[in-house]
Amino acid sequence: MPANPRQRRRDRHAPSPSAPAASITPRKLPLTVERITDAALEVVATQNYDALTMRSVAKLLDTGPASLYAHVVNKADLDELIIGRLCNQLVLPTPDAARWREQIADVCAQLRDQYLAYPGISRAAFAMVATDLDVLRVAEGMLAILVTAGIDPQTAAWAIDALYLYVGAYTLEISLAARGGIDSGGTDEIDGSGRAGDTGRPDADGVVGREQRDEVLRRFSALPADTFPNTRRYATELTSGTGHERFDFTVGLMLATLL
Amino acid sequence: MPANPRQRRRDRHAPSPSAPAASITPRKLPLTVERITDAALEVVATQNYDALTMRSVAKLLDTGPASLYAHVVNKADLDELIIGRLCNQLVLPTPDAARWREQIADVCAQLRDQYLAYPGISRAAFAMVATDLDVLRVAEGMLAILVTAGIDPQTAAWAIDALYLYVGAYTLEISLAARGGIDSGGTDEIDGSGRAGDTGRPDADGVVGREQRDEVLRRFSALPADTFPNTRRYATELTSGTGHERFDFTVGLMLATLL
DNA sequence: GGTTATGAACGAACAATGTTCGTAATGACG
DNA sequence: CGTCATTACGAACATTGTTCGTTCATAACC
Repeated sequence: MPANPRQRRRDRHAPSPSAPAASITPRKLPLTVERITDAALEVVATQNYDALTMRSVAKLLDTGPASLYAHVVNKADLDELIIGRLCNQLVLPTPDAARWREQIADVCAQLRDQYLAYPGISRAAFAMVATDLDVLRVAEGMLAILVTAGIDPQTAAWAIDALYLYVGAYTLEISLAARGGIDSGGTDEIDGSGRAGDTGRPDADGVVGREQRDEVLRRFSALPADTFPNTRRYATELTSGTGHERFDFTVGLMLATLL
Repeated sequence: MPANPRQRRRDRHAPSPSAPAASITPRKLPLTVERITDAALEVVATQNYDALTMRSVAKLLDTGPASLYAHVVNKADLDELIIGRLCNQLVLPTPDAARWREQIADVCAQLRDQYLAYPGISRAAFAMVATDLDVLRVAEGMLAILVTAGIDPQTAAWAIDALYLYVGAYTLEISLAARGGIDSGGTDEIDGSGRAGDTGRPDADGVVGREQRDEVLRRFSALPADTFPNTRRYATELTSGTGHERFDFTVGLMLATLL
């Protein structure tokens, strides 16, 4: 009996001291927060974050949008729930002062892969306050790794913030580039969407489609040489970064001088 | 006569070689892309990005939303226009190999301040592809600074990407924290929005309201000590970072090992 | 100068979104 | 068995982006 949804949301940010465990589970298939969260994640996973509407999750649960509001405060609350679920699945290593770099990098990579598995979901991560318990749990884990490594707490706190922001921004950019893509230049409206198998989402490595990269590279090379000399010359470098090289580079950059 | 809006948008990403200068200016006050962009920026500046709707800018121009579509492809196009205008106002220094760090940091700070002057506008920056000419211009400027400093082009390209992403994420977080804020805990719905002068936007230094920081700090200190030991202990460090200390820290982190 | 054609302005409307309201069903409890 | 609180749900409302058809002004042309 989830009581008031608002109360439930508050508890997710600052737990109420008296939290009795869930009682017996009912027999049928009643609407519950877990089922709603699962359905929402399924919508995002099979389509993308833009397709996550109250109606889409309601339809997946064979009901109407109004039924959700008995368990969920609003759409923002649903966003928090799915982000919390995502963060909850991250495995946090027990701090090892000797391997703190790879431990932090690993947590970041986990978060990145979770975000990429649900295209565009980082938008929800940006929109929510950082006091959700599940999000705080991973921050706690990273903080533990850094402070046991002997890093100044202030530095550690700011570094965690920076890393968290970067992971969100990186995955968001990849998801957006994978979907919308380029303006399909050339003549108007001739959208010869021929190639099958191009699902419009990043593959496992977060690589944006090869043809998209080539398209950007072509545009860079076509820029006027007087105002964009470096962009022209280093178009290859600017458009490179397949796989997660760019990601690893930046995380390494941030961890390089932390000690 | 702006021809086709779609053509105009394409030109902003890859200029058409034949671009005749604007002819005589009409006498009255015809709707034009500049006026629409100005109105859009005014809406965002006086309210926030959420208030930027086709109808709001149309109302500011004393017309209806349909009239805008003769000059603007769609809302995404309008987003591109305002981001382009913002980037266009940045002043790019002539590269000085001896002062490359402060030059890069300065450009980032300029971008940050522009974003913060228009709360939430970084959402639009994230949603657009990075081939807009005005955006490319600042990337070109930063690339020039880094390569003249003798930094490997590949490293420079990735660093610029990381910096750009971080600035957007940082400003977006600040704008969101300044607006929505916390769930106004305690009892339901008693929103005693008493304090006047709290406009709900970050002040000049991007400081999120002091009472908000205290609120977060209070929550951190109230966390269970067994599962959140570090968050509790270092709550002060986690919530610190007034002004732009956090921002300067992260940018410095990224620039530290670039050479 | 009169006619015509081209593009902009605009009102109305449509589809989709988040959300709320009133009501019916459903199950717990005395 | 009756009462009542909670959940489920259909219908509706307000707000978004966007399009359609029409009107209108201005420029081009003979």
